[in-house]
Amino acid sequence: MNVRGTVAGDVAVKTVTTSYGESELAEVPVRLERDPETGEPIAGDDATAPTTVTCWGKWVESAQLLEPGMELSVTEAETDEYRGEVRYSTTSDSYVVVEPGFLVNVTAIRSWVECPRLYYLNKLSGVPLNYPVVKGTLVHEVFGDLLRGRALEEAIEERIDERGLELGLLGESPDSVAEEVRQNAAAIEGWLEQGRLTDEDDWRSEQLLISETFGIRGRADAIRRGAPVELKTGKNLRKEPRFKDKIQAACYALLLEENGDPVDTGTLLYTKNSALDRNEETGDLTPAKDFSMGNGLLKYVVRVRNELAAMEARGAVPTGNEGNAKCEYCFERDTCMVVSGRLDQESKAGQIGQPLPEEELEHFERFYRAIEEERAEVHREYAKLWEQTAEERADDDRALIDLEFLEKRPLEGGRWELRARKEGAATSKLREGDLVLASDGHPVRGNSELARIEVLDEEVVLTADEPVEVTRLDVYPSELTTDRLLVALHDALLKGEGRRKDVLFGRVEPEFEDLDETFIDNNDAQNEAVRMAVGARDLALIHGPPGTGKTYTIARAVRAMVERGERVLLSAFTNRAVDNLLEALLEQGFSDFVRVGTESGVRRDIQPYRLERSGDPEERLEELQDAQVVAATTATCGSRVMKEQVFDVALVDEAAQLTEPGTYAAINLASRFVLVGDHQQLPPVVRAENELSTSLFERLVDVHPEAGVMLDRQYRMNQRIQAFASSAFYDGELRPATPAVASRTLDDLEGVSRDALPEHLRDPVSFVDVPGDDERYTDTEEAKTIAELIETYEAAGLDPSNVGVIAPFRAQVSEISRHVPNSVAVDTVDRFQGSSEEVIVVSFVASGELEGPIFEDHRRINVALTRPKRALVLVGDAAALEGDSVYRELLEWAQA
DNA sequence: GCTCTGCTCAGAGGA
Repeated sequence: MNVRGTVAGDVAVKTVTTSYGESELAEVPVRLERDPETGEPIAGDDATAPTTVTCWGKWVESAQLLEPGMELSVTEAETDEYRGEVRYSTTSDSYVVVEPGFLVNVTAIRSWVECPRLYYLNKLSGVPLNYPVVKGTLVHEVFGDLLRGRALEEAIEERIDERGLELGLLGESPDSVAEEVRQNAAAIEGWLEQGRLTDEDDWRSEQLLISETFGIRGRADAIRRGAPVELKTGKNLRKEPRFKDKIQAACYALLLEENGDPVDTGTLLYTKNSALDRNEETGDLTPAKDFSMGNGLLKYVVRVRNELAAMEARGAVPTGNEGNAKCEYCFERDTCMVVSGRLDQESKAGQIGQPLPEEELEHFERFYRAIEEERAEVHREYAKLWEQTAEERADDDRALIDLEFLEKRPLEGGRWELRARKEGAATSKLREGDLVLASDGHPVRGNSELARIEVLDEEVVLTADEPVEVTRLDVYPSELTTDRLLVALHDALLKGEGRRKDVLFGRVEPEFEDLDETFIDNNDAQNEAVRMAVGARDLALIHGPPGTGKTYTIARAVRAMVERGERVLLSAFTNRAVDNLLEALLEQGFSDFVRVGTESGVRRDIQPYRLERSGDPEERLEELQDAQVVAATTATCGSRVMKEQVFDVALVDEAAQLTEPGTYAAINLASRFVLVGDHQQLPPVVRAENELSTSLFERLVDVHPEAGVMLDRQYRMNQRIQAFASSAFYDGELRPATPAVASRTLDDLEGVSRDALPEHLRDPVSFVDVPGDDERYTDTEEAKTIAELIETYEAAGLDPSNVGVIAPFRAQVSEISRHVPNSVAVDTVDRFQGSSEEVIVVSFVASGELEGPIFEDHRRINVALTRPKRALVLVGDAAALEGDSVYRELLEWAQA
């Protein structure tokens, strides 16, 4: 039976004498969530009384890592009664897992075994672009292709082509790379031939494995007869596989064992060994080293994993003394010493250099913790894969379930196309281009593959390395962005240049070059913004409230910078914002830019400017290197390719939506930077509530108000509409740019007559009182009223495509969508940010007592209220809204 | 307790 619970007190370690001799044991007080025998939740007094779990033998090591509050799981436990009390203890088949909900990567365990500090350094500073790594990746890809039955030369050619950009940056030619890959592949092929003779088909490549029992996840290179095969392109001239390689294979064995039969062997394939390791007697090529995996090794792996998980749970930093690696042999020794020195950390290798100033150290630690909290949230997403039922996942929009599997079709190159049919109404967070877990029923327990969504319609089309009869798709939680945030933070504070940091921490005032030039004629604030952006030696902050032409202003600034011969990085958090900037540049007749990003992320009209990753290395390199303007999301700025690029200036739009480390990812690449945003609109999207919720933009506006300028004239809203937002959010400083803007009404639109509208809708701002229904996240009455409103507007001559409807909840969005014509854009506030419509209808979904904020915080209301140009209609239950002071003011304004 | 976008994924190797 499996025992699982929360550690409720201190662990006691004892030595006892048993019939087998002296033994160590650890007694752990554990508060169980469920009865281990029945699986029923424990209720009442029993829930608070801790049970003792005894860990015998080597598991004492893992038990000693535990602290109150940590999670513990023991498999194959047995019950024993001790002085009338029911207790549990480990058996010879047990595994003890510390913090099982924390899914540790196989490669993390591998580097932890080598040296715990190496694990930490990898996490902090990432792995830069280098040739051995790219070559290793290529050989692995070709290996996978061979297993999937592809011809060698074809595989080599295509895989190298795919990495054109990276190879270009590394200055490698396709021919020489192909030759090296070919040499490695020869070893693989030779070995495969032997394997095929005895065992034709029992192979599979690249499987993503997740273990809910052991809290481990990873991707195995290949599986042969149920056992892991791990490919290594590095050198190993010794007879035995390297220890860390064995550990890696053993991790996959554990993962495979969870859903299948016990695994007792592993194979390591050292492809560089072929020529060197020829067996003199038989003449065989022997790149493969098989080794047996006993229980002891597998348990060791879990103990190592426990060390890592416990260290992360405590928020501690490894010193390197935990292991027994020799620093003299370590590749990362210098990095290790520098990081230790800069962060004033204890480390086995020692320290070099001066520590960061106290305030920077403190800043680093706070953000490090915040990012790790964010990572923990990603891990929680993983746990939901098995903790929630399929139905709960679907209700949470995290899965599409009950798909009807249609077909699997082999594609050229050994990959597969999978098709399934979904019910039309089913919704989820999944979008085309996303990576998902495609399974035949359960993403962890069933047959499951990492797949990409090619088409998401009534019929779903996926591509994957291996076929699976897909009936369910789950969101795949990725740590990629968290990883990149950490590296960006590290780069900003540890590698950051002195003056940059002085400015960031408010120790030095930003400087500006005095420019006389007029860039924009009839808008002083915009002109000043461009002047500051162009003349900034350190930074400039442009505050752009709704409709004030910030995109236009940025585009103008970019052109001015380009004229001065500067190389410019354009960035923003979302793909949409990046493409909007480029659109503005195109409108101003400038098209000499390159867009870096994924095919599914970049908007159709910007695709011609998108940098292909594949192709001739020199050509790809030139395209990127020669581009004076490069545009990418901040996440992409943290990619290996972008990190090789250097810019004079980074311009970041929608900066108020970015976390501080997220902003660093972009500005780390440039010597000066301009942030553009509005901290009165949406804040960063983060899972955990912590420092990440405040943007660098907002912080710097406070620290350096003199480096900022606010665009104060808006080109969007009728005066009546903007009045509330201006006074509530912009100190009354937001004004219509022209009298024409101030007085714009629906009458200006062709064929529309306000006189045809009922009295109460003729004003640019109106309120429609709907006593709502009592549903929490939907309101059918409001939805019906909104549908009627749209008909009324239509009758007055307005095309429904000029109406946008904003609702606070997704449930209400779909409710309203069912009632109104397709041409009406219905969405949440978040998705409306950055766009506008002639008429905006806001659905409040409030009735009875207001329970908590509807549009979460004031910034969401601001966004909702500032989308319309000519008319704003608020729809809600007046009696309910009046219960909240902000909404009461809003009603007074709307009904004035 | 709601709102939400990123990203090839994870792993690739250097003596």
